[in-house]
Amino acid sequence: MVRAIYDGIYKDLLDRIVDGEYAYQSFIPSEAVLVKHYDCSHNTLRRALALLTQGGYVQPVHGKGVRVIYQQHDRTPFDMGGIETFKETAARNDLHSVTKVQVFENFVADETFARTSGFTAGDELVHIDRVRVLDGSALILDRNWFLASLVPGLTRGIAENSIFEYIEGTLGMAIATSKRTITAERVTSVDELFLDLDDYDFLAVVTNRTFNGDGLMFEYTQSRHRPDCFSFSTVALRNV
Amino acid sequence: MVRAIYDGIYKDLLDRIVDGEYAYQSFIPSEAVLVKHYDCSHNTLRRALALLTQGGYVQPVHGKGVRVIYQQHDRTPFDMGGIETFKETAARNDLHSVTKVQVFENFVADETFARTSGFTAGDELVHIDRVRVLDGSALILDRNWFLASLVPGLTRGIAENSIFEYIEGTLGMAIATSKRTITAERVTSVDELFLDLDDYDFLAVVTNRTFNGDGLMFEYTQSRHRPDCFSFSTVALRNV
DNA sequence: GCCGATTTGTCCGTATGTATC
DNA sequence: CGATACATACGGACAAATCGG
Repeated sequence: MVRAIYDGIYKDLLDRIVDGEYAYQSFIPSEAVLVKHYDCSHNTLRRALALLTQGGYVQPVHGKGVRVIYQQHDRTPFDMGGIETFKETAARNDLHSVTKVQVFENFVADETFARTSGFTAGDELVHIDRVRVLDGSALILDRNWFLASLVPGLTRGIAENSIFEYIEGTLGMAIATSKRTITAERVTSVDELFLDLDDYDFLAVVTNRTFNGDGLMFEYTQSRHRPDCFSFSTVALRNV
Repeated sequence: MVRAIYDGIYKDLLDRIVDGEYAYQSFIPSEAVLVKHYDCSHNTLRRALALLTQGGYVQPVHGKGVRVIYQQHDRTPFDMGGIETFKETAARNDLHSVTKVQVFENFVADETFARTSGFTAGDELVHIDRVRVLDGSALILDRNWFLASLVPGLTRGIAENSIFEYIEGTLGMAIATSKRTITAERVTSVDELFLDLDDYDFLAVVTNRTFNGDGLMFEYTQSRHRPDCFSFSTVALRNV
């Protein structure tokens, strides 16, 4: 993938912040200096800064400079903030992961399911229930419904590996926007059947509607997590 | 507050989307048309579109157009996504709200608290525990720690009303960035003491570090919610 | 398969406004 | 008041993806 200039500058500045070269509460060099350093235009640099701001790494202060607000402390181990595959999360935490496919079936959306999922009644879907086992414990139950027409050729074998790798890699479909809702819910009989709950009688639930690069919703997911292995991080900005 | 041009265009387009004038899955008019309509520059319009994209309202498709991906269905009642005060949330849901201040005391951060909160050991803080009562039920326990030097003149009376109105209105301090982590936790003895838990033995917890317009962290908060009155919505974009 | 029209994506240079010091 | 630094806006240019003829 070809990188845009602003993206390269963003990544370079981000590295310097995470590495501590630009320390927490300090100001990064001014726009004028950075424009000269990266030999780019004012607007391009500002675009890189906008990405840092949106990610909660810096806070521009009018008339003063751009202050670093990233703390080392921000790197939580089980972060679920961005769009990341289960395999990526497991790898980042150095965990041995296994995926067990428990349900793999065709499904047609009825009125009720359409209302909760955002699909249209009559849509032909593929329903997959998978259990994520980390270091021997069944911690996460992922319940996916994919729009069959947009994810053709799905098999149990792919589901055991990584569906998102298949979608992005093999199918070449871009994953663009993901709308998420987090709730806390009591365990159901399905949860009890599939997960190692220990003493927990409740779960953290991430409900997810994902759109591809064409703006078509191709996935509805419920990801049900044992609370001790769950945290979800995000950044909110006032006035956007 | 003076509105920027891109902000006005953003709000106008947003209204049309939410009102259904631009329907789900349809394409909004092209950039060229909108530039003519709003009589603004290419870049200014693109900035408005960027806001809509970040909010999960539209999905630009290269070479085709900008597709609406907002569904009426997206407006969840108890949404905690943006930066919104408790009073605003209550008003939006037409609920009668009362705030009870249970703890109001000075507090100096020690090493342990500094590590979890992001403050510095030795910082002088004001610690406030408040219970949020909605339509007669104590549903939320807010545990705030404010940096005393940045929030002077705080009183119990202000805490019973709205601290954020005091901060933004009276003190004139801008609230800019809020870093949040959501978890699900078992209830503690403090929760049992203050909240109407019904049968619930767990809570949805939002941990919050808030920075002002100068990039200084002035608040650390734990907001503990009864699960039946909690949902947190957010939008994630691939590649940002 | 190619070409041209349309549409979004990226980048540049410049000008002006506004907050801070 | 002037210098510095961020914020907004404009106009132009070219690249890249899509679609229809």
